[in-house]
Amino acid sequence: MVRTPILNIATVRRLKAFAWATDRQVERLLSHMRLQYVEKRTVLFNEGVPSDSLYLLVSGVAKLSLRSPDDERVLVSLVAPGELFGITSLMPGMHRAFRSEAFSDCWVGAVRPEVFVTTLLDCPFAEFSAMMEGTVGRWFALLYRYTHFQSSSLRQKLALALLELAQKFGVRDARGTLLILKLTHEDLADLVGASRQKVTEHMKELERQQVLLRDRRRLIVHPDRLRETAGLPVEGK
Amino acid sequence: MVRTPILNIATVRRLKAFAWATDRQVERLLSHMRLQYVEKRTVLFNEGVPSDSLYLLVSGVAKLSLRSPDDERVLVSLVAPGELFGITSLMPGMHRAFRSEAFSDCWVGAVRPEVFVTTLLDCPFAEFSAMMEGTVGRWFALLYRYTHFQSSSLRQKLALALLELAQKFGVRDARGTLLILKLTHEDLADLVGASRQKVTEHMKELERQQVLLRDRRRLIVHPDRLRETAGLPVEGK
DNA sequence: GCTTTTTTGTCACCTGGGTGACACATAAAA
DNA sequence: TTTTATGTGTCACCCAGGTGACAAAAAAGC
Repeated sequence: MVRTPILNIATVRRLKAFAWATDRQVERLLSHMRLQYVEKRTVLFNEGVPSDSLYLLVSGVAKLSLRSPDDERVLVSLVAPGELFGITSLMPGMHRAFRSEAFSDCWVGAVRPEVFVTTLLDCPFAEFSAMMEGTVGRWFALLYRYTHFQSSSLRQKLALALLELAQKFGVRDARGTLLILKLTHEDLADLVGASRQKVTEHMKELERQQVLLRDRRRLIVHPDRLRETAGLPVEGK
Repeated sequence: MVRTPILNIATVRRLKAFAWATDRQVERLLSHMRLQYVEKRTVLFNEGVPSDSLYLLVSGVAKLSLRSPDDERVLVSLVAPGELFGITSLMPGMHRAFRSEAFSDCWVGAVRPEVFVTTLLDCPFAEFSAMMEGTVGRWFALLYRYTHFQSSSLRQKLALALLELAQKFGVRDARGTLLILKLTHEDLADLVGASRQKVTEHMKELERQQVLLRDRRRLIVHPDRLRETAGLPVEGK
């Protein structure tokens, strides 16, 4: 039979994630935490669903993964006891980027992110969360791209990189999204970790397929078609 | 001649990173911001140096990169005007993970992270920063691993992944660092995005080279040798 | 113990993408 | 305009790592 673990203040304060908090804060946090037992292989949340809880792994090992274009699982990370996960919940309106499931039988504590922030930091959640978005949001976008690189072909990596550039440097244009940047194939090669020559070949091919076109040394891309060649879901979530 | 850009409250508030802040906050922040002109190709900071400023890219394009094991530059990301970068400064005692240099001529504003946080969030920097470490610190570690994957061989990727596991799940042991996890070669393969067979081959080779050893189905690794095979600096930064 | 299932080890073979080389096009400098 | 430098397009060739297949070894069930 499985014994409910004792989650007392002293135990929690021993975790590095909470070492700096006061007893009162930890106590308050614990009183708002729903503890649950999760059996090996059980999915805690799936990528794409709204992100409204923050989790603390109490015991066991959890696993974060994502589905690649060709439907394979990429193991992104293993979560150790004492770690917080499901962190997208700290940014406004985010959806889960990864699936989380129990790698072994686990005890997991869940809190609402608002409670977490206001308890430990006493500042309004909305502001904290906007701040997170403005600062570490970039890291998150990068992590997204890099984790998806893992299982992608060069063509797909290029599409992913161009999508990111379109978001940052794109302006709408009659023919698509114009990148206000002069990029050489070598720059792109460095960005996706490939050779200049192969990038040239694939860019040529992408032009042929009307995924993008070039006006002198400026790129005009078609985001929907890029998402398609990157192997991402094209419309609605 | 280069004209100093006007950085007034209205302009700044139009940036998504500050849309939620009040006029007074933005005003106060601007009064603490050192504006500087950075010529194309100039390095703003290098990886490894202490991280004590937060930057706002006012105009131009900046670039984040890292040096791979075989001394090549990996372009991690391009920074667009309006974005904050140098975000490691928000976590306690961190060093720069990437080099930042001007991709084109830029105007850059620099603030001390303490000022940034206390101005916009009025909560003590130490607490905010500890909180960041406990939450998004994981993202950062992942980003670190994945960006380094880019230019690595399978053997190096394995070493990087095992290092991360050793940090999370390792306990000291007479023979090295014991991983308290039962991992199959398939798990490792998923983690580094490789085939099971090749992982078996490389693991065998790593055992032969005394980088790790196996006690039944538990791994005992030697972190220093792992760092070495991963192509990371081994001792003292 | 014995049986079944899961991992590990090792092949032989194939392929995506790296490498070097060189002609052509475009842009910058003079 | 001419010169010089910097990008682009396209080869032919090579290699790290993917794939399938199968036997041996460990674990897990019974």
